[in-house]
Amino acid sequence: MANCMVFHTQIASIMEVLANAAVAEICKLVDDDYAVFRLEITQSQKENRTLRRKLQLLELKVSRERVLASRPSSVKIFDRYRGMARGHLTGGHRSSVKPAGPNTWGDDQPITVNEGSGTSTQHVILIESAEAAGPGGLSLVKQERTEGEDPTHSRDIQTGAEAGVVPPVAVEDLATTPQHRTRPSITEVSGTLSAVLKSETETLTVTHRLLHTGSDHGSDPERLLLGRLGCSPAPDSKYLLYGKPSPRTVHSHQDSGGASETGNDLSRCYTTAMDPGIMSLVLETQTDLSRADCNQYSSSVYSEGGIDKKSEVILIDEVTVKMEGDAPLTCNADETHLRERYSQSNTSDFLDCRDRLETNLNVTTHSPLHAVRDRDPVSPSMAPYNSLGSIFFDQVFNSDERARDEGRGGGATSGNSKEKRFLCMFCNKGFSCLRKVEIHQRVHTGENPFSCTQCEKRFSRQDHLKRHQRVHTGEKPFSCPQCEKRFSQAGDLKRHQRVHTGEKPFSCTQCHMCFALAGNLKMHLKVHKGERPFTSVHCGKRFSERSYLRTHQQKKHSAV
DNA sequence: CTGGGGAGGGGGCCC
DNA sequence: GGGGCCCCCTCCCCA
Repeated sequence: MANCMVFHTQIASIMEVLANAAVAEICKLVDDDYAVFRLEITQSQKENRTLRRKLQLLELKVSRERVLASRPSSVKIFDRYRGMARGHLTGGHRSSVKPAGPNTWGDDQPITVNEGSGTSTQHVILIESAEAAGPGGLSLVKQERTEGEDPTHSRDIQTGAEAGVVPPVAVEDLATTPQHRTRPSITEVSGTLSAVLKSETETLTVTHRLLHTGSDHGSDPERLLLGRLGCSPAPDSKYLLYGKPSPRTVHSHQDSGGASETGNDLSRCYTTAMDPGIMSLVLETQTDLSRADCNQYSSSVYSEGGIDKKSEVILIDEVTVKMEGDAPLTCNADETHLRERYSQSNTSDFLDCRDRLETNLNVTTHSPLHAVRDRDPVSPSMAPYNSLGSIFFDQVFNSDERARDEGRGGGATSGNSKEKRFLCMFCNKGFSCLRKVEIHQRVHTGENPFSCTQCEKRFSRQDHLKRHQRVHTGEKPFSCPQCEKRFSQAGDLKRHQRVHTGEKPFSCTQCHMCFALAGNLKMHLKVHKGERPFTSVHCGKRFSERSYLRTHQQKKHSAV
């Protein structure tokens, strides 16, 4: 009996152990399966999100293509340019616009809009050309805010978050979150037209197409003409405005779905800031718009606070940031690139540009720097881009530039007969006519349509080519009456004649030495400054000029 | 270092 | 509107 009891106890123990083992195993299996299951669920959710996102994008693309097909001369919008300096704007308003060009999107350059005191209005427009961006390369971002609005609501126009796509196109205080940017983002600029285009106290300007670019390469006939709705273009304007000249105001919407929910999705514009390698997504959807309306609304909207100003026409094809109020700009973004690009001869120009942007208040500012960034400064292949230069009409002149021009005796700004109403969108410089702006903008675009048949050198201007060809022909039409020396350029002769006159207009402020040539004074100043950037690799001796170093090295060589 | 020339970029003006 | 020219400026190079 006792044995029986012991036996039963042992059996019970064994059973218990076995049961525990079985439970543990079952639990383990369940846990494993649960983990796997949970992983699968997570992956499925991710896939669902991805697919949903793709579906949305495809829908948008289809809609956009439908619109494009319905308007033969569709507005090509560019958002290739970022705003100046990533929001290095001071004063009441700060704005910077990120370029969304196919190759110009940086991974850390979002559309950013900043408004310091938030006094009145702010508009950020990104426009991208389908031609430049390729198929699907349309985008438009318009942001506008009126006083008192909550930036987090009125200005957050991104829909990417909802779609699980990306962080928002930055609308932020750059002073506090200067680096908050990047990530691909989809920004819906407008929901329905009715919702988007509301009448307000502000006027707005809508991009319109420029009919002709005049570029030699002619690869980009699309230009956008921004005209402020509600105001007719200047009577002598050479540009025609499409669309209805009715005052409107474009509002950005936070929820992209709102438009479709209303069933009145007349205009949906998306733009994306893409990480490198991510498929460009720049979608613009516009349906049920007449052609005029397409031109009107698909274009970016440019608004400004005053209705009663003159020169209501603004012509852009890139990005326009209209600054109102005191908003000095600093185009520090990609400054390095520009310096590199213009290091040969345009550095001063770049600096001028920068100065202008920094000091030019109450003037339409543009953001071309980024567009320049990714282009080859010398490659002729940049032609497709070249003609994208844009011209801004405005009555606002840059005071610095004007002073400079007046100092040079330039008459373009003197008097009222030749107002510089055509502003270069790259540097804001004003010109009296369109042609001059087009030529000038080659400075920024690098377009060199005139090539020498003998040496393949290229020039931005025909007269420069002609002048250059004297190198090959040996023509020196300018002869010195004193010494019969001949020169190919009149300026060279004039400069040479100082040899005879003894004129030395360039004097050193530190030692009162005088020089006939500015370059000589410049070199001389290095002596005072002790600048010796050129170092001999052989002996470590330093020189202020490269030529000195070269001479030194040649002497070393010959000595050896 | 200095003097000077070659060549190019850019703006303005005239025709 | 385009061509051409003048002018200024700058960089580079060489003697």
